[in-house]
Amino acid sequence: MTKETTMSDEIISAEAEQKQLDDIFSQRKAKAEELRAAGIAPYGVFVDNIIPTTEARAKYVPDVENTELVTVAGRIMTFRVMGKATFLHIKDQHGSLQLYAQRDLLGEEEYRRFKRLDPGDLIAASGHMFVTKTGEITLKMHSYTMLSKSLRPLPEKFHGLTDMEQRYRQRYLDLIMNDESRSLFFKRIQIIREIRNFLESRGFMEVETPMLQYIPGGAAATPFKTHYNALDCDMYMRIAPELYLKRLLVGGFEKVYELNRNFRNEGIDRRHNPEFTMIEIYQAFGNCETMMELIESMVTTIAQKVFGTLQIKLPGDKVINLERPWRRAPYRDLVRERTGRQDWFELPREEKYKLAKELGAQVMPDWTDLEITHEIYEKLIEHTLIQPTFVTRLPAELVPLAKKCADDPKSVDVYELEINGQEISPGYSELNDPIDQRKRFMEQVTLSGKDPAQAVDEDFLTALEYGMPPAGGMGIGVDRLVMLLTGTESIRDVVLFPQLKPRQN
RNA sequence: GGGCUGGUAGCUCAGUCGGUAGAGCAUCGCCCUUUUAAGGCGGGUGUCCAGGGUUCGAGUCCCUGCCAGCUCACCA
Repeated sequence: MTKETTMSDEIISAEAEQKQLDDIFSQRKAKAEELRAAGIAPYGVFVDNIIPTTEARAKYVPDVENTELVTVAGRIMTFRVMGKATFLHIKDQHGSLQLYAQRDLLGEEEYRRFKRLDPGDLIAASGHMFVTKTGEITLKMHSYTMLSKSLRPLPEKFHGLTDMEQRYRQRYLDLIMNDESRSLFFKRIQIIREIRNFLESRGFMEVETPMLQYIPGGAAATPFKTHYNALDCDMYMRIAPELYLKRLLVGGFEKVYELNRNFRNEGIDRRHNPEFTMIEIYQAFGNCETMMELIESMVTTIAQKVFGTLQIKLPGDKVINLERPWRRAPYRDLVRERTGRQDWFELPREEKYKLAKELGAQVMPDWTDLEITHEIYEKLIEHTLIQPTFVTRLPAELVPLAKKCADDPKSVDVYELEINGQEISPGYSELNDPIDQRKRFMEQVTLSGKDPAQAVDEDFLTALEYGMPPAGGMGIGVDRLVMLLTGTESIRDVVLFPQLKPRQN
């Protein structure tokens, strides 16, 4: 408090005094000062031997007098003063527990102070366990310790916090008030842990590669641009780790993955957050087939360990069955099936255009064969692939960085894993021909009109020229995998702090 | 970027035909020693998202903007 008080301030404050006293924030600050005045620290006291509320509850032994001293700590969620006794619930990370305070146990002065606590305050309490008339296991308090005075009122106890914007902007409030939200994030954490456990058990090594890159490669997305002062040059947040992970394959690392953030300077919506968690996995001497086996095994293992089932219930009574083996369907077969024409790929462009329109695809007159076909795939087929499906053997033009199928140069040896009508993961037999790779980079440069020095990662090409082993590679959008496994409809609900526009005051 | 919906007390919400803003929870005072959305009595609480306009008068009607949610488009 460095602000000087002037005469006019005092006159104003005299008027504002009553209002100030009524203000919850001011009232609680005053309560914190009361505690200080009584020699009690309102913040930051260490308490030993705290156990989770769940363990405390388990300590209760029926039909005997429970004498063991138990200490718990948490945030006061409800507070019911009934004269000389008070019931309250506290919540910790593990759950909540009812506490019971009596004047006769705490002592008159201490109990009077206790009644001045508020919902939102953090306390530790020691006592023994008992069960109330209504059958709730409760801690009868012998003593308590103030841990943190809350100066702001919590959201309403019954309805909680429902305003989506506030839940995202003040996630801590969402986590305090909404158990479903909290357990969803615990699920996310478990899923990520099981991904790591699984890959560890398969002999993969987790690596970290640059997030700040001079040439943002490995995907065709708009990057975030930044500036490195020490070197006075522009840099970019990575859009993918792919090109660095492949350098590691050249370097002799055979099974590597990176599970971390990518940044893409694109729109925000229900499925997109500008920073998102991606896993990329590469296995030397593997191929697309290796990757299909890997992801199938990985996702089913995770589902089993985290959810204990392979049947995922989604909103709208949909059930995804993850039991193996998952369906494999060549792209061309799906198109032939949907169009009802075995000779679809032999038809002239005009015929395709006409048929596509009849089927309800919004195709443009100037589109190529490939564009028409792919529109049918994306708009008429993809969303129908509810159960896990590997779509294989895509047209080569669609996937420039994959190997061609040995038996068909028009197709590439890749999969796209579709679950619930959405692409969950692409996997490739990775291109390791440095001459071909250079050619494809140059084609991209021509298409985008960028400066080759800014768009072609020469160092990566140099690495390939030393020889990269043939490899299988795959990526998974981790946020979307979590959404799928938890039946969540918005990426913002599985990201702790989703990006929102800054509030302007 | 387009369309739709919303923004009122700390939170959840109501607000009629345009007449100067309400409830519950929270909070403050009093009562209450097994309550649990505790209960009873009493009190205080507002930048009605922002800025314009219409009007004697706007939370309400009109315009513009901001923020959010949904949706469409875009997006390797």
